[in-house]
Amino acid sequence: MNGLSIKEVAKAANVNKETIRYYESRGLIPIPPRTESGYRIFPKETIKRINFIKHAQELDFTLEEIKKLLEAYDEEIVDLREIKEFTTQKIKEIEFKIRDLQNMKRVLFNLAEKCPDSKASIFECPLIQKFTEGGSK
Amino acid sequence: MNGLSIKEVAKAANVNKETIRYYESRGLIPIPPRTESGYRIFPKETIKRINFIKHAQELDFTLEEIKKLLEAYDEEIVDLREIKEFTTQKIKEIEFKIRDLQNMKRVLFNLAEKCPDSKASIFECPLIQKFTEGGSK
DNA sequence: CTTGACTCTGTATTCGGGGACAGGGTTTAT
DNA sequence: ATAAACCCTGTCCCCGAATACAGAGTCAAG
Repeated sequence: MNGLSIKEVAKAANVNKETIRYYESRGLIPIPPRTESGYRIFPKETIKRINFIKHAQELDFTLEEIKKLLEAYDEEIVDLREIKEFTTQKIKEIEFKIRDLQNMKRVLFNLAEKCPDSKASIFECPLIQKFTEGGSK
Repeated sequence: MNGLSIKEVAKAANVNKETIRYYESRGLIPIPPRTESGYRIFPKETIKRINFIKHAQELDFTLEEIKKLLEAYDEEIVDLREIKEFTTQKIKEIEFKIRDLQNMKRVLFNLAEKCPDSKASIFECPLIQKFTEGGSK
């Protein structure tokens, strides 16, 4: 009644079994109890946890970073200054990335919009050149 | 006088030699001429080209995508509808990503700001829970 | 009691994007 | 003419994040 097989978790969280075992080995999900014969039995929270992981991954958190967040989440008492440090650092990275993406978007947008609509020289789009100026970052 | 060694290019573009050879093998930079003894001689445009690649990489373009952009850049006459398609598609991806990052930033910001400043239960930050709701994406 | 679906462990492979290094040839300075 | 500093090709190794597979054990149905 209580406890899910690895397959049920995999299906519910929309990942495959190997991924779950992999997360276990990386310490991202708690080590689940086993049946007598050695089958893993997962609490249903595991599904939420995997959702969390997948969500954070989409935002370019590495598994290592996600592990940290989850550790904070797990320990009910935690030094929040540490996680605060971590998150504000991550926020900065995100802000950088957003700015870069907005730049890129502008460049692409101009490339798409300003250029003549059919066959023409790409050099009529002076914007592509902006890209080639200066060193990266 | 005209033409740079691989090391000069590497230094100027701030990558290392292997990377340049790798880009050549992937078709990202034109195949350079060689000296009689087989040493590559690069035109100085190669530096700009590598800058372009690095810049685009920071924005999560894959080398394959960058190759496409560069091909458009190389062929002076190109069907711009195709590249327009490509860029508008990419713009959409970027917009998605920006939205996701802004969400993430908000979540992290709240986590960092609203939580008590030192030791406390992380569950006093209800925001971390928002994270675990629903499916990914 | 056998078959099929499921699970286990462990190892290997993939993919992107390079880095490291071996074993050799070349160019430049001394 | 020899050492240092280059360059070449080729192959293997690294990381992150899985995925695949081999070989074995287990469980439920007929």
